[in-house]
Amino acid sequence: MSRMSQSLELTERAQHLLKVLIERYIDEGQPVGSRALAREAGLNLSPATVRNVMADLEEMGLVTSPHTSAGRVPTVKGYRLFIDSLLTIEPLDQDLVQRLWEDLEELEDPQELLETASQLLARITRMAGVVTLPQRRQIAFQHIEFLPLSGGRVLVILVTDDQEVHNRIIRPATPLTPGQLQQAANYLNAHLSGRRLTEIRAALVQEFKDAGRELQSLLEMAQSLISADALEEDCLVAGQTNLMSFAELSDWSRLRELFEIFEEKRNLIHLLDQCIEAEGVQIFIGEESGYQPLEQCSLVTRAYAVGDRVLGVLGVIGPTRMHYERVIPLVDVTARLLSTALNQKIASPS
Amino acid sequence: MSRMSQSLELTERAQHLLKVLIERYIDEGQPVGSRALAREAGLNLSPATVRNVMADLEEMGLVTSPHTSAGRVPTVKGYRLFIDSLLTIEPLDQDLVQRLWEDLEELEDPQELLETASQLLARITRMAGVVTLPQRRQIAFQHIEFLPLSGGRVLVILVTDDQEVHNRIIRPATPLTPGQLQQAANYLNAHLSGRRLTEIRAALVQEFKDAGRELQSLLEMAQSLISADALEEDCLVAGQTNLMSFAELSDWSRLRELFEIFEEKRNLIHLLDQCIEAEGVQIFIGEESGYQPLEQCSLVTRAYAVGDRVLGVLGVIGPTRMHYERVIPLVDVTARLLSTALNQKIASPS
DNA sequence: TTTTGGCACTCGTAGAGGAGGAGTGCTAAC
DNA sequence: GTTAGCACTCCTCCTCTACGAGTGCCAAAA
Repeated sequence: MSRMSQSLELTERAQHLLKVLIERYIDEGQPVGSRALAREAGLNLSPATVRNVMADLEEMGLVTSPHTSAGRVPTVKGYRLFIDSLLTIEPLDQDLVQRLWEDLEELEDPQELLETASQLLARITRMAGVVTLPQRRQIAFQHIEFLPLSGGRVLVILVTDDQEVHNRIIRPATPLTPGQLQQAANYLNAHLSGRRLTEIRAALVQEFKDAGRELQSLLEMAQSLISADALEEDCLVAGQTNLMSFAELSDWSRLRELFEIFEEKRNLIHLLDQCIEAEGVQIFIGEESGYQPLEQCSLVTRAYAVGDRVLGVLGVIGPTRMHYERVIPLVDVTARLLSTALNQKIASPS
Repeated sequence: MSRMSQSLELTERAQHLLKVLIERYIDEGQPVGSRALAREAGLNLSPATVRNVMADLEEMGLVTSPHTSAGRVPTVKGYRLFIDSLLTIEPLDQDLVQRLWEDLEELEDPQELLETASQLLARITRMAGVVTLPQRRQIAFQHIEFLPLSGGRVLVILVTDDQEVHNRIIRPATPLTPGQLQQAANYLNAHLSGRRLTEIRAALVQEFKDAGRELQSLLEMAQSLISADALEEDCLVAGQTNLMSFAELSDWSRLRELFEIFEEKRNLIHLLDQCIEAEGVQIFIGEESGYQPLEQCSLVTRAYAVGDRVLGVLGVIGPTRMHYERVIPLVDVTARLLSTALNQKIASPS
């Protein structure tokens, strides 16, 4: 009985049929029936045989049928198996890689680099591209500047070693003269350069003990740094409208929920942060992400880095029914190219 | 004959009926029939009489019927008349104004101020809120800083008098020492402070003639400023997902087009720029905006300013069928509050 | 033991037909 | 100028049916 195979391993044939079924479903977006699958599989099997295999696959939870008389549709578990062991990755077109590189290389500004990366991902995949901004905790202090404003307020400009400029307006409890500000900036620049923002908070507490009468102003500086550090993480999303083309997302309320996570980015950022530690390409299929609005979507991500410091992740969000064999290498390469580009731009500041 | 009134002016009664019709349509979203209108109008008229008036209104192009046996729906021309002379503006709840002010007042950073303004508009109206960033040409130079990077590149930090920080990485043709950079920055800060960015480009050309040997480095500085100036305008959009709730936008492809103008902001910015010169609240109804994706939408805007300098506009985008009597005063007040808040924060820098 | 053809059955989709209702325009009376 | 009455239009909703795709199961073939 073919039922024997259900318990542990899939036969080679069952695997092949699953693969063909999923490929076909990804292409067509409609449940695959036994007749079509038999024809497509190239194994000279009759639909009846295929039906038996499909029943097995269903019992193993790899496919389901939306209703009695429809074909089969892959489940999350089915996609998982497909991606982990059945997928034949399509090597990326070298022309495309070249073009990607040219688009990224010419940009000097890291911010623009990230924006462009997300846009490229969106444009090429015709889905949504996401890039998280570099995590603050990975980033080191490079330079600080205090600019006096009216009303005793001070504009704090903080340059970090990823060449990003952060700014914040603070209102010190006691007014400070331009001279004092300059002095404080000099001091901080001399002592903190190259240290990570997370270390600095601790370091500043240490300084207080030795600083004596300048404690007052230094306190303000510390505050400003901490608040600059406290800037919550952010991410860039491009091409979200592309997702409106997909029939499986055409459920009105579902789509709305999906778009809301792009607008209220907190959840999205939290999800992407989980991907930052994975090596290589990380994939969340449907409910695996744990977010209900992403039930019908998959997320393909990869971290980007400068040197050995992982800064953030980039990726693609689209329907579970996406062409993984093309998206995975694309995300992979884009993350590498972005890392390389950032390395070139940032590298060792003088 | 009631047909007499068609030629020139609307009778008082016809105006009143038009007003009630549009109010009812805005509330219900469905064509208004003669029976309902007769009941609602409070004029003790029979449906038949109302039908006669409606026929007149239709001939004047103020209403249409989607098909023979439906009620009437306002046209753009009808909305226009309604807004320009029939609308009774609802005074804004003072509590709400107070809360708006509290939300804005506490923010120090102009950027955050603008973001919050658009979010408030979106949240209160349950439509989309938009705010354009201050126009560069309105803005004056305040302070510049050059930070040497590796590879001869230089990070240019430009602080403008709206307390925004712009930064850009440039790569001078000939390498410059930190001393030279400092010198150049000092020079520019001394000479250009307070002048508008648009003037500066011309001023720099003038300086070249006198500068002599420092010409080389000054050239670079000029370039950087111009490119910082060339930063294209931008705008912030909040609550675009709110627009998915409206039945009249539920046409799949229409909604997609609409969302695309939020993503590819150029057209939207261009449209908003047109509103910047109008005094008071400006309204585009449906096709009046000239953008086909906004056919079913209205745009209610008002400029915001610091002192006598108009910096940008803020507004609300929603279905033509919106509660203008509430949206108009809200946009009006929000723009005023934003202006006041910006005035407080920016004012005269020391 | 595996594969296959046959067959009854299920279920979603698409289309036709019909009833009901909302609203209109017109006409004639008030 | 206003109103009641009436015939007419057209949209919406419902039901019913036919159809087709696909299934599961069984018994026969390989």
